[in-house]
Amino acid sequence: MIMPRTEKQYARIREEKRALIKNIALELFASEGYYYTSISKIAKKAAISKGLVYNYFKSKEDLLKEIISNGFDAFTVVFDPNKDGILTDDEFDYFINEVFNILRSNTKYWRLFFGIILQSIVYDFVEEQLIRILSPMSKTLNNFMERKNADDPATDARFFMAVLDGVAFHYILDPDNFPLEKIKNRIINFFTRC
Amino acid sequence: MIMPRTEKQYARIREEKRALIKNIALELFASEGYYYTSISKIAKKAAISKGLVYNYFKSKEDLLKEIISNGFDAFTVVFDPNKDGILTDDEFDYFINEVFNILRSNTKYWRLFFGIILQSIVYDFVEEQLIRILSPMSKTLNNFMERKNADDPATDARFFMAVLDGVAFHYILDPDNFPLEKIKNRIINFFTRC
Amino acid sequence: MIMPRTEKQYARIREEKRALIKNIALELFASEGYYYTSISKIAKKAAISKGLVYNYFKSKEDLLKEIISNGFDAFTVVFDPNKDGILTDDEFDYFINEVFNILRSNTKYWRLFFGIILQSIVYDFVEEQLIRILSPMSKTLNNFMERKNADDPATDARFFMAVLDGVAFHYILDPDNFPLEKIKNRIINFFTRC
Amino acid sequence: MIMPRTEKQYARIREEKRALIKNIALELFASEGYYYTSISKIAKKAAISKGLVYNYFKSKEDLLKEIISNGFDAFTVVFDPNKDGILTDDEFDYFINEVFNILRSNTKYWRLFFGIILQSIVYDFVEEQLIRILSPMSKTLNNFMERKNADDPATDARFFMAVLDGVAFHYILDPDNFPLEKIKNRIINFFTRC
DNA sequence: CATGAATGAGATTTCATTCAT
DNA sequence: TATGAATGAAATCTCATTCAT
Repeated sequence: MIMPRTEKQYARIREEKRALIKNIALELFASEGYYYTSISKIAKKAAISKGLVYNYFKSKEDLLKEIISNGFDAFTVVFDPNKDGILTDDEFDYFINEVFNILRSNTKYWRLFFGIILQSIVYDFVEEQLIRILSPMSKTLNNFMERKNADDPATDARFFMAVLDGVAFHYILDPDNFPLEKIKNRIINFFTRC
Repeated sequence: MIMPRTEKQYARIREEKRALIKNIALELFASEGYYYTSISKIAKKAAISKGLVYNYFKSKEDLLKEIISNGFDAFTVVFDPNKDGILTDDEFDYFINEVFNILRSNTKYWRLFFGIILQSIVYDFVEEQLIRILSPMSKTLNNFMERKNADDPATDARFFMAVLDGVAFHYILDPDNFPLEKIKNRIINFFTRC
Repeated sequence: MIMPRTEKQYARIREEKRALIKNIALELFASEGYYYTSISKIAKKAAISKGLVYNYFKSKEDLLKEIISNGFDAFTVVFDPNKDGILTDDEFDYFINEVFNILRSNTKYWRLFFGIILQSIVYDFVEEQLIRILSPMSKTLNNFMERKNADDPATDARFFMAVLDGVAFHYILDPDNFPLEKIKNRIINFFTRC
Repeated sequence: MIMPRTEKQYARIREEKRALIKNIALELFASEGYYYTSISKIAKKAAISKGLVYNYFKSKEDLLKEIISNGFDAFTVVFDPNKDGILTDDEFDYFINEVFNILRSNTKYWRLFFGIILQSIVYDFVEEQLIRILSPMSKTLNNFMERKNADDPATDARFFMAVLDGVAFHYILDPDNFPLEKIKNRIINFFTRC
């Protein structure tokens, strides 16, 4: 008895191929740089034809966009995980720890990621992503600082984000020597004291 | 009988043209990205021929390297200005203030500078520069933290650099809204307390 | 549903295009010189795009190398055809006759071939080929001369090769007036006389 | 008392500069190839400016032509030195010896020389030179063979030239291993025996 | 859905030659 | 006569993308 599953199966195959291409592209973009990674190289490593890549992604830039978008998402899931807009001390700790776990998991990728979002050539697209991510994050952080009775919660929130980025930046540039644990503690102490 | 230009005249022409090319290249590298800025584009904007660029710089990469190297130098000048390896509290204040003065003086430039050094293909070269600049800076900062009786001066020094970069980064991305003065105070208080 | 070409079809296309490009390149290299023949010119004459040439040959130099290598091969086929390392008198005669048959069959080609291999920049590569071709040939010729009881077989072998090349060279430069048969006889008499 | 020699002195200086440039160009053309030797490189090695080269030679090609023309002359001086149209046995010996002395004196140059004259792009120019050199040489050689009571002097003359070129060719391709003396003897024996 | 030959636009780079000084 | 900055044309090569099959 043959079940009419072909439709669904095709869809699954499609999704798997897309994921395959994205993973390989990510790896190559990260290790060799976006510009120096040709579609040819991606196709060869994925053991498919060049043409097929275009069957799944409109263009090379399109492929990049999807990868970056996925990258941003990695952070949203670990910030205020229950999405109630309120950051507990535990959630604050969890977020900081997870941020660095994420960075550690693929340093090269995040280095690329940071580099790309600063190139204003892709800025129009990146800007949407930044606003999408940062504006709720900012609101929640303000609220967190208020609850800490900070004199100037808005400045503290802003300062926190800057510190986090700076530390993240230094960490991905030199992951082996960076005293990550000690610095994580300093951040947590500084921003959650009283 | 018409005499050729003197050596001095030639030297001046060379220096001026080099500067012109570097300035325009920086602007374009920063706004459009290194790879997407062609030598053609640089030449056109500088109103010279493509070929002339190669009279002054061995290659496109060479041009980039010199630009980056110059950028790094700007900071060394204001750090421990008497170069005695000892950072007084005043010098520490001065450094922090000057860093942001430098950044404010040409926000666009520094946005581009950061963007460029993050493009990973450049990384090998950037690493050399980082070591060149950061290792004496780091030593002096360690010494500064020790004199502050810090529990863990090395970590504090590192943390300081990360914080400074993060704040600088956020500042140049949004100089108009960033509460710079307040945050400068937070940094100074945090690292010079006791 | 349209199927992609089979592997065999692709292989045939590749082989035909490669041959086309090689033939046209040879003609141009020979008549205008290697350096003065641009890939553009080759592509135009072959009625294909510049880019396609690079689909088939890694570089201009690569194209040249393959052409030269093929030329050398033509001679190995007729030398000691059974490849037993022993040259009988008949095989010796056969070789000399075939060399000139090959040359006569496409005088223009061989004139060009000689022209190319003498261009000095090509020399390093030609040297490899010469060693590849000449060293077994030389061994077999030495052996041949020894069996002729020559006083100095190595020198005779070398002399023979030089004479053959000189005659071949003069022949292809002026095939219509060159007294080929008479000179072939002189060579055979000189080198196979007891 | 100042003598009015300036005119003549200038002429001498001019001639010396021309010779300097030609010698350096020859050296570079021979060692690096005509195409890969830039006017810049020649000027630098001659310690003069690029512009000055054009003061002495109309173009790079012009410089080459003069060098090549000088090359042809090298052979005419050693062939039938008294220019009486009659080649004695001693003159025949002398010619063969001198040819190889000349070749040995600058192997690279002669390799270049052979390579260049075979490129049809310079052929028009070279052809004149060849006719100028070869046609009296050929006549004199025929006469020489006749006096040797050769059965077919014309063929012998032609064969001789071919052999000489073949040996010269092999010699310049591998000057270090080529058994030149032995082969010179073989040529002399073969062509001057009774 | 899959292939890879083919295109074409553009990138970097080199260099003979000119020209103001 | 002498300089070297400047030009401009052309060369090699790369690659995202298309398309016939």
